[in-house]
Amino acid sequence: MTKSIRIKDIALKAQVSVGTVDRVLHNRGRVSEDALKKVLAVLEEIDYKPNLIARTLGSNKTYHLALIVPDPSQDPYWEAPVEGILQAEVEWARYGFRAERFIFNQHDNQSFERAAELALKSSPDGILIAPLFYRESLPFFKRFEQQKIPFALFNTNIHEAKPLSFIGQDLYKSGRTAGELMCLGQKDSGTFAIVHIYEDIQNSVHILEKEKGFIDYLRERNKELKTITMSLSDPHENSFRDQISTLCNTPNLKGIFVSTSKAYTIASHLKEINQKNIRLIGYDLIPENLGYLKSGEITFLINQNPKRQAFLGFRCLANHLLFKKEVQSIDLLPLEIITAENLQSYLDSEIH
Amino acid sequence: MTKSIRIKDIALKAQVSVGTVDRVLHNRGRVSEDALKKVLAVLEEIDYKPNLIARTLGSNKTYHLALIVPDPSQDPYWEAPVEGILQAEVEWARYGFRAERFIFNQHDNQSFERAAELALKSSPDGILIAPLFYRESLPFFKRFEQQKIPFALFNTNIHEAKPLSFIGQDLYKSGRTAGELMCLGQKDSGTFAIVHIYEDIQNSVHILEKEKGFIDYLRERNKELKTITMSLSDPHENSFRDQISTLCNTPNLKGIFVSTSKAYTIASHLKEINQKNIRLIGYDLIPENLGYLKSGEITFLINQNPKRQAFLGFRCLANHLLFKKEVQSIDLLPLEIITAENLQSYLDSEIH
DNA sequence: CTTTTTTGTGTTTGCGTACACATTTATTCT
DNA sequence: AGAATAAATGTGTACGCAAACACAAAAAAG
Repeated sequence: MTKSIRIKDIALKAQVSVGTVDRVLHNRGRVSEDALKKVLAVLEEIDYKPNLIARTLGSNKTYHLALIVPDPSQDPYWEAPVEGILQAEVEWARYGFRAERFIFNQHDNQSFERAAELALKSSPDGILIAPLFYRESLPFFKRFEQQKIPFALFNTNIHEAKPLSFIGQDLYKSGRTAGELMCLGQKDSGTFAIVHIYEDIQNSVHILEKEKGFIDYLRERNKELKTITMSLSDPHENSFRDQISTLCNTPNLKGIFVSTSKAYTIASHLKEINQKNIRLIGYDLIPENLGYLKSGEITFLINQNPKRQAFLGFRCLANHLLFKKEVQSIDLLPLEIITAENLQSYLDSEIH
Repeated sequence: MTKSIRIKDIALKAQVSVGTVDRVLHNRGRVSEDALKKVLAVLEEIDYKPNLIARTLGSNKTYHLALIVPDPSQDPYWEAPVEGILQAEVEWARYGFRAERFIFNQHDNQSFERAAELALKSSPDGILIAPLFYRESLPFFKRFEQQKIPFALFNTNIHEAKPLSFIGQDLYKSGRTAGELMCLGQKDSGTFAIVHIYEDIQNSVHILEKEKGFIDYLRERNKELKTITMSLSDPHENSFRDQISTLCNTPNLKGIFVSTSKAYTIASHLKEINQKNIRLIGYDLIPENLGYLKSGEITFLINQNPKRQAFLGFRCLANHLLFKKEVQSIDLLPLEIITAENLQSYLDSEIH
């Protein structure tokens, strides 16, 4: 076996000390032009790969990451990212990583700002954020950049931000996939509904992307389309139920697409009226949805895998900080199709 | 942060040298009864947790893994595991891991034995194996155990083997999922075919599990079922085509399930006769299948993710050897449903 | 009573990082 | 010129563990 090249070897070859080589490698300055040239020349000709074990041992540093996410107790969807972070923490604890969570109310942009402010104040080495509020997050990205804190986005992409990485899904394609699943085996032309269950206007861009994909696919197949908007935050529960009732009585209605994790609100009504011929497609493996998937009211769920998103976000930051590894700037996760039969295999399988 | 206890601290407390503590910790002997007592007393009272980073640094070892897989040039399915291993090798090279591949002919059990023999002869630190041949692999598992070489299985599980871990899928559930996808939107009762494209009898256990799941699901739905067996290795191409022709002319045939990666052989015929109303479900994202998935002859592919299987197998062995980490003895990957629309998202996404 | 073998023990080396500290140059001011 | 200051480098060490090595002392053999 060929012995790997050590800093010592480089120092010997360049006729400088290991300290100087170290300073060159990390751009710490305090190196004369002459020495710099010599070291760079040696680095050019040999392929130096630092011993990462020794590196982490030597640096003996603890890295502190900040996680900015919505409150899981308000929306179960956000439990998963926190789980993902916990799992990542276990894995990275040996390298001195720990994460602090900054929770915000997903319906309150000021709460978001407070959380981000606190996160910044903790002066973390890296930030993982779900930037649900477009307008409010932009100034923070600038401040992250100014303070040279690397940050990664997940769940929601914001193109103006220049993050280390975005981890999420291609929403347009996700909508197309939903369209495909909706059309499958639907021989006669029928009507398909898109249900908007708004909880917040801010989410609209996010949601419209999915719907565009869905609509495009159905148009290509010449299907009839109907859209309906509902407000879950509306306190008049009765009006909500009435709207669903009206929707379900639409003549020749073949399917309903819910582009959020709220499919269970429709499913519960379908179960009540024992309507099995309307295909319902929604998002995310939240507990509320799972029962209806198993019993058949929901036919497909598309899994956005928020647990993995957060896990990979953590990993991306850790790789960047610890190994100075180049990370891909955009990481689109697969569009996972979940049915009653393959659900368990997804619930059982760990993040690896 | 509380400082963790080092070997040095133990040595100081027991009034011996670090070398002695090390010998006690590793039962290397050469320690006087007196010194042993003192060290054990200290170890009793404190909770010593070795620093894993420093451990791997100190041991300064190179690990050699052996990969025993079928020849990818014979069956494209086996290209993926090799890719997975290559990717894992890159990631683990920094910890001194390297892998050697031992290729065997998947239709020749003697070739398998030769490969396994060679792998053993290389005296690896760990073995990752796809044990396609049940009978022939059992004695090797015993020998692995005797020589105390940890080994992991992937793709095919053999319950009698006591491996470090098995990485694969639940085949029965995979069959059920195929059944579910087959029935979806098929209103009127029809006939469904299972096509056996045998290449080898040995695979039958593997394949029968899937088919059992498929049949069970269809029985629950009261569907008609028809089975047909074909031999691809049969040189009489005409007879093969004739059989498919006969199959496709079955009255009221609604779907075909191919429980191997050979769905493309059926798809090509469906394309020829321009038959779009038979739903074809197969396995694996091999290049031969992808074209037909995109153009619609194949409706669903279930991805066994062999690349990830091998990747995780490598990772499992490495974690075990390097970090002495407890690994789960069985790791069932999710049953991934692939369609024309979500295919690209799977092809694009890396193993993480 | 000497020589060889066994056994116990301490020391060193392997790694990269990040300091404190020492030493050498180069530049500026008096 | 000579001293004072600054910048550039070099030296040394701690971090943490394992394993090889050196060397003593004790036990066994001759």
